[in-house]
Amino acid sequence: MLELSRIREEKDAIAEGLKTRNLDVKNQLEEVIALDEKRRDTQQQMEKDLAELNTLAKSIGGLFQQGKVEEANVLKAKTGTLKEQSSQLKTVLQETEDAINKILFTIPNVPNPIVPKGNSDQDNEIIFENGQLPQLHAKALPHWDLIKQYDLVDFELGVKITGAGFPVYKGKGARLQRALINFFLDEAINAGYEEVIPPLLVNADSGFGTGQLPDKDGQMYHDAQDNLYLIPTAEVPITNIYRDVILNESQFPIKNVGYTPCFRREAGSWGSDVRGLNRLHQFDKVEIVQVVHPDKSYDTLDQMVAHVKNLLEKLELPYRVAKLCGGDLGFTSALTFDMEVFSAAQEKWLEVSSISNFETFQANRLKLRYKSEGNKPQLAHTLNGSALALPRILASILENNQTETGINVPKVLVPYTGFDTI
RNA sequence: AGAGAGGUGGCCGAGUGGCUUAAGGCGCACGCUUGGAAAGCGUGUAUACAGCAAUGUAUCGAGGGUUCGAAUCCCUUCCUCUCUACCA
Repeated sequence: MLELSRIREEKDAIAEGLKTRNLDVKNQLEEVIALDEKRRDTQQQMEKDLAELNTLAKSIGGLFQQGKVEEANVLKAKTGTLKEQSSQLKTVLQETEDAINKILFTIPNVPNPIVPKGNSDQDNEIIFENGQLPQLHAKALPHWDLIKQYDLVDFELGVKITGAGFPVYKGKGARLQRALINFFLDEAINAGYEEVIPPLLVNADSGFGTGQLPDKDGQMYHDAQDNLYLIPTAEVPITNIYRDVILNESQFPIKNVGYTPCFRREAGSWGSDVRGLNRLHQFDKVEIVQVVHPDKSYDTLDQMVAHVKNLLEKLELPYRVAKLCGGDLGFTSALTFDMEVFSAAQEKWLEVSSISNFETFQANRLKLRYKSEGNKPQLAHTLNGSALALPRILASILENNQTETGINVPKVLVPYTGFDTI
């Protein structure tokens, strides 16, 4: 959520910036500013009444203690209208604040100036591409055939137990999956991230804090009985560790890594590109999260991109880095880099990581601030990225490393799997 | 899940309707003192919103209510602890 003070000060710049998302928010911003003026007027009037009431109450207290009941009753009579007036103003104030928030909830983050204009992922800017695309042998198969042939993942079994999109990993498939999780965690820990194992269900406050609510309500599994949401990403519980927190500047940078399963309803997004492991309702992901000083957040973003690049290099996967255009940028993000691996048999680039700087957009909702010597608390910057999402990595490893006799396990994973071929 | 006890500042802890502007202590910061330190003494020590400022308003888990006045009384709700039940 954008800060009200920022809207007051840089209305035109914000409106200009959001054009990159193909949005025209000029009218909404004007409305917010008008409502904000009303809010301040109302607050001033209300507080004047309350101050007067407080003074009267003290006088009445004093008079009662001196036994001057008559005089006290005279003052008492004066409180009635003030009370009524102030409570009416309180209602108006509340309604005005609600109206402001209702608009603010619909306005996404302002893109960084380097974000390209564009409508869809077609317009994302490829800023880096490594290595050669692998040449597969003539009988090479897509991963959904490979996992059947080698009995690595069973979708039908998942359908029986749960439903579509909930696969069962088996044997070497399960071990490769676990190897990847441990590899990713170890790499992050070596890079200075502290590991956390967060809850997989979160309350509505947490959903609001990171911005999944209210706009992505339908994308999360919801337990109505206890009003809890299954996490769509570890970003939600990990970032919410810092909700309502005032950090000391010396605590920066905060670096957390967590492995969790992720749950997504993916309502309305089922189509031809969702075969096999490409899109699931439940999948595993290792997530890195940082909370940093505002001056450092773009350096941090670069570091996080470098970290994920390094993972892909070590796994010997062909990949590229895309800078998301305004039309593809997530609601809460100011700048996002997507990492895509090439899945050779599908001949497709698959998104395996999305690394974003949210600047103060999440911190404002989270009330996540830091304090520096002699200054008032300021909003911190939050960032996160997948490092990495598992199923598509698995898919591309299987496809890219297949030979006519089997599938080679990337060298860095062998100590984790205990086998080098499938 | 049932019964009981609780939730007060960074922490501990007093406070059952009005000199509470939340006592007292600990911690922390600064100053005095000292050869240096400790002790001692003094001063300070939350957040948000409004205001140029002085200052005002709100916040004692959260939300309502009673009252001229609520940390204190009432209702709702969340959480913690103890015991019982259940359970990995």
